[in-house]
Amino acid sequence: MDHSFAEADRRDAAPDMPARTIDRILSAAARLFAARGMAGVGLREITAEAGVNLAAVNYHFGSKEKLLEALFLRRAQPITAERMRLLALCAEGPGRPPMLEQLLEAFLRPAFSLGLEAGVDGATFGRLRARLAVESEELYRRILAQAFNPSTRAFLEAIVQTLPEVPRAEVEWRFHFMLGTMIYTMADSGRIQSITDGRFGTCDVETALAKLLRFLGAGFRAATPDG
Amino acid sequence: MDHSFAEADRRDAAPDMPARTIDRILSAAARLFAARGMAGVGLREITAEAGVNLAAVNYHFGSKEKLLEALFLRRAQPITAERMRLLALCAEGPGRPPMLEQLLEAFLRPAFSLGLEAGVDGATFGRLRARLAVESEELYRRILAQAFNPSTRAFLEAIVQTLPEVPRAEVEWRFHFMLGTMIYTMADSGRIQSITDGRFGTCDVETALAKLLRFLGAGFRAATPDG
DNA sequence: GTCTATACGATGATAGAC
DNA sequence: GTCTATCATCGTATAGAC
Repeated sequence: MDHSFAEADRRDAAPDMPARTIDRILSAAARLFAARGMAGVGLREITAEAGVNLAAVNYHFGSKEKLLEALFLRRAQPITAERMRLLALCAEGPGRPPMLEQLLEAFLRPAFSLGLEAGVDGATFGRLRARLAVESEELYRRILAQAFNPSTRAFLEAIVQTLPEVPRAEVEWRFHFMLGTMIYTMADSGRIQSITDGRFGTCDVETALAKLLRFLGAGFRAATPDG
Repeated sequence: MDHSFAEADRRDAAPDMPARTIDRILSAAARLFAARGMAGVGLREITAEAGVNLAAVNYHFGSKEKLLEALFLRRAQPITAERMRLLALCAEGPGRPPMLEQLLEAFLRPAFSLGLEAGVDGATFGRLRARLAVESEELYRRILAQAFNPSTRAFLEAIVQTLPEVPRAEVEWRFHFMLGTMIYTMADSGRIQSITDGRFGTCDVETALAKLLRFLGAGFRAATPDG
């Protein structure tokens, strides 16, 4: 039930072919899950693509859902680490963007740059995350919270402090709205192409980030009726 | 393949027990899908709850996914109809909110009031919609586009016209962001409770709408660098 | 400890009798 | 239209080989 993945990061000399069974499963699963969804791909296809036996998944991870959880935690960790690193670099100063925009960028950029464009199995991590975010099952929400809540709370506190004129409850709502725009944009649901007749995609991280920062900055600073 | 549901709205005298097989399936499926997700409920459970034969679903709808599509279109239509009705009522005038806020409310309110709080099977329509929105499979995106694009485009055009100082491309991005906040908030993913230690839920439609309007209004009006 | 082969119950889908 | 019977496939579990 409680397998240890502590040594799973060790790789062999061959760079293009992970030697360990666990890594090959994770890699194949990440590619297939993100491409066709959790329900759209079977365990047999994953193990075939990974070149391992069918039973290996349940042996190493316990279940298909546990495989998803391991996969998610593995990719979420670099995002939260980079977020905290960038958060520590935020500071007021002449010639720097306003503090709020620094915080928003520090929060958003790792999710986009590490979630959307890194390698073959990172290209669709955003979609996987989005799918988890709107899932009603308790398990998925637990995975998300466990992976992201610590860094998320740190940013919420920082934003509350930079917006003293906005009540804390209001900031929390707006933070929630920000998560929606972030996740929906990362999922790149194709709606924006559909609405704009294909003129836009969200593949360009820098463009999406710039648009997001302008939109969210204004939203967070919006005046409140009771001061 | 192309079954007609034109007469499906006709009900018999008994108000608490839909007579037609199709209606009974739709009603049972809506309740179960929304409660436990598309993957979490089987065809046998749906047909048992509806009191019909297992094969009836595939006979009347073609597949489990087609059943989902029919269910979704049936609930989406009142939303788009109400949106268009409210859109026609929007007008500049003394004592009225700014045009942008009128448009946003006309777009958002039907999705929340008809999607979140109507009856037993409407309570979780938002979650079902959110799940469709972030799905990568072409089928689901087709369902969503088909259900909502016409009214969505009408609102996009209206918003573009009320914001002459914002480039059209920027408005399209911001409209996309709005869809993200709306869908994420409707899905009520539990993240806001998780972040704020349970102080908030999104069950109160009027509160959520008020917060959304303030946030989105400011976001849409945000200044752009090139005028 | 890892890995393999194989079997089990349940699922969505389908064919054909009524 | 509605039924029963049946199918391939799914996730999972386990016995046993290295």
